[in-house]
Amino acid sequence: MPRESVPTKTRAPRRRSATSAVTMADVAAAAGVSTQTVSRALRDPASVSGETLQRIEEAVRNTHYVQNFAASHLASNRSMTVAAIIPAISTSIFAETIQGLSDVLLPEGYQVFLGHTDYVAAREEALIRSLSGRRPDGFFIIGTQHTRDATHILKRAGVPVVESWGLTSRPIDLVVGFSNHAAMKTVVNHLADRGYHRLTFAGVMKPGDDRAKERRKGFLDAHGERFPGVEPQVVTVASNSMIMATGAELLDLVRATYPETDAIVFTSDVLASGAVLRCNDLGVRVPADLAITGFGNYDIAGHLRPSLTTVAIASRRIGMLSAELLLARMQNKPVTERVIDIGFELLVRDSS
Amino acid sequence: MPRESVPTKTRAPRRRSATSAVTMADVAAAAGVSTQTVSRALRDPASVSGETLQRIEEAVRNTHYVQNFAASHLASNRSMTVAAIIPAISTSIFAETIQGLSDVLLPEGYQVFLGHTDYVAAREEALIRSLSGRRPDGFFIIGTQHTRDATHILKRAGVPVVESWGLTSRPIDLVVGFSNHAAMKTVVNHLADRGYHRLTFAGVMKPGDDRAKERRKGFLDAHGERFPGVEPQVVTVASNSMIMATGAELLDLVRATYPETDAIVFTSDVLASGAVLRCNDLGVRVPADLAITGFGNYDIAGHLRPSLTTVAIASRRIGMLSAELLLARMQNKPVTERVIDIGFELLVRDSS
DNA sequence: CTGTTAGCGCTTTCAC
DNA sequence: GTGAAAGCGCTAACAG
Repeated sequence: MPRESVPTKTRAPRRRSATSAVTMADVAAAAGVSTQTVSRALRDPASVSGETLQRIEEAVRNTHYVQNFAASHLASNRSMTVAAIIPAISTSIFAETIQGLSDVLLPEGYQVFLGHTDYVAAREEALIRSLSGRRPDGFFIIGTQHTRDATHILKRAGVPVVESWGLTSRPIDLVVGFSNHAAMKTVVNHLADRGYHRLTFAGVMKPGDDRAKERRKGFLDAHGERFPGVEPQVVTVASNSMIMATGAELLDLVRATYPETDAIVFTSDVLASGAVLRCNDLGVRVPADLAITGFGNYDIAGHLRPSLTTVAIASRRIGMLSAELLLARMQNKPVTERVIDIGFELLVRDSS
Repeated sequence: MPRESVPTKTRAPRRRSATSAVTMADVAAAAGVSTQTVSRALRDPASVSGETLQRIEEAVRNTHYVQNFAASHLASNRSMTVAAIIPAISTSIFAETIQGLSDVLLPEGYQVFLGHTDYVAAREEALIRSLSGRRPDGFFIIGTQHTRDATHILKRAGVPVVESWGLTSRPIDLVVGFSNHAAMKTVVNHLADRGYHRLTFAGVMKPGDDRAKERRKGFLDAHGERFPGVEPQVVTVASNSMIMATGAELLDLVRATYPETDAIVFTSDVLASGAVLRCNDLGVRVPADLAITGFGNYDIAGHLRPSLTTVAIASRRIGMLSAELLLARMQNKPVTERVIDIGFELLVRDSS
């Protein structure tokens, strides 16, 4: 038959192994309108007549339609996502920041990609690289120091970027943070004012933890100012976890290395709390024999006995402010302040 | 001119306000191959000849190409994402679970969408609904109780779903958890064995916190068994935060309401720690005057004095195991156990 | 091992 | 207020 001679090119249109899911076309068919109208009804209900809207809403319900954001993203070039990159999720003070960020972004329809770097710069770069592929509409990062490539990727992404939890002279875009350096100087000055004069800095120093480095530098600088000529004492460990047991270990280490120490400046309340509790066990009187300070004003700080002198950081607020900055940018609203210094507060309690 | 009479249909092909970003076609052109080959080189380098691969890699570098996952997702029907839904991010024990989940998923190329519900069922449903639009390849959820609609959406999504932190007789798909009910019974039995006989259950009970409810039920059931005829004592608050101050408040409340109490069973170590520290302030001897137990084995539990009797939960392991189950499913590997009971461990310490 | 073609599901553009 | 057509950037399907 002549039909047989039809060129092989004319074959049945391919069907991809589709989701078998309901698409906007199904809704459109059910409502008796075009997909375009469905799209409009979903994004801006007011742009569609009341009756049409109702039919569409009913069709959505009946078909159990769930919009496919990947297609939406591809067509509109807006992903409605924000990528958040933090050193560790289980560090509760960072978790608070993410909660703040999420609290502001979710109601606005933005979803959050979360990744953690374990304080490893190369992992941060890898994460930024792969998250870039998601084409987020904004980036939120804890930290202000990144590899060259990571910085380039962020700049090339063409979307707002918030760096946080620190300050930097060369921001990529936006910054919400405070000076870790100044915070530590404030601690040292407080201790010096109280008459302590053999200070030891103690903490966990991961290679990629720029905040810890800034704090150490703040300690050293303030120490040089207040105790000129006195060799500053620093005791750090690199591989230990941020847990109370590490604080207890560091206490022992400090007492063994620098027995003349009369005040220990810890980089975190977690460590300081572990140290205070160990002092209680050992019969070391805090602050009479030894003053102890922390950082972060964790929940425990005020409840410990003696209560812990520390530096309060508005960690949740960092997340919320960052989200607001990102939102403003993503919605093309004016952003006046590109760098927000949220500051810190020294809380003098009984441990010093 | 005749040209003017060309039908208006013949107009220049539309260009959309494209990303102005580098696409795979640019890389293909630079490498002198088709986009298909670039795609293959990216997803399975071994499927491309060595020389071609090198040229492509160079082209990627030169062009600063970043793959667009939204397009990839749309074309391949795989998003390479997992949606994680938790009650609160800043609850450190849940953060550990997410860290475990993320630790396993990120190296496999999956990215994590994180959302939190604040223990509100309606918010969970809304979150599940909107995250469904992202077409994640899997869902991870803390909790086993959801609204009808939420359950339907999850079932219709056609991807693996892990419910966690509890056990349920009607799982949606996969479960990684433990019996909160049994854990609490174990605590009560321990206290009863030690001779305590006026037990009070104390905690924060958010309406949407099914784990807390299960724990209360476990307390009541065990109490009924061990102290038949004795009215069980329960003191809860609904709107307070999970912070130590709430534990201190609850201690005061229990002592005012049920002064005869000789043991308090808290739903969380955070509360129990706040209570222990307040007891120390008040001169209430723990456990001589009053036994106190917690839940979760937070870092502080072993460092408190007296150290805290509690129930240890392998929270990070919940995340890791869940991720492994999801991965197996997403990669079409066999999954033998659909329900994993990771159990719990009663840690008897000095507070009881 | 590599290329061609069609299509994923949506939104933009343009027309009415 | 609504619709038709085209295209977002990629990969599955097929052919060679």
